[in-house]
Amino acid sequence: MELTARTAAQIGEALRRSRKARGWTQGDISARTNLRVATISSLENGDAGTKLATVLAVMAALGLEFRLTERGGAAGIEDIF
Amino acid sequence: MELTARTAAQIGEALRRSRKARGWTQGDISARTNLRVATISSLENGDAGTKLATVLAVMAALGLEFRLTERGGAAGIEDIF
DNA sequence: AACAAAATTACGCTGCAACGTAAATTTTGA
DNA sequence: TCAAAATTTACGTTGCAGCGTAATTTTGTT
Repeated sequence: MELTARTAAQIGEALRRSRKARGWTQGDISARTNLRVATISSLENGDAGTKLATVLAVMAALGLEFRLTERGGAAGIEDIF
Repeated sequence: MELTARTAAQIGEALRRSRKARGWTQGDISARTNLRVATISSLENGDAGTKLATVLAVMAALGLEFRLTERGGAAGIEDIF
């Protein structure tokens, strides 16, 4: 399970894995958050334009929370956005 | 230093503390991210409408990264959004 | 292969983030 | 105390997320 995330793509992937680990579909998340399935899809696919409220709602549905920590290694240029 | 964040307000507060711990102003973050000072202000004040890209850019500037973890205690109703 | 479930994409619409610029307000340090 | 610095707020503009709805494509089973 991927825990660390510096990019929207990594966050999306982590959310997708967490969802599947629970055996849920995007429709299940949609029902629990009142967000459209298309929105969940977009988020899981790493859209950095996603609103923070959307990310937090999905995380709440999955029973997850954020932890802000110091970066370990150096970030690649591709990790800035 | 607050590490755990379930809400935009908690994320904003964590970013503000991290910034001040480095002795930086919002203007410093602005210069490093090309985001407007007003945008940084809005984020630090807990605007859940902030885009994920904005949060990630500020976190990169501060040398921070996210970690997605299972929620520990029960969330208050006010923590859902 | 074939069918069903799930995920992605599309289109028009509404709302709002972030922009440039700048003013108002709050905080800070001499 | 009080000006400088920092933060917040304002206003018109632009771009796009997320909505409703629905079609299309992909994935998973038999």
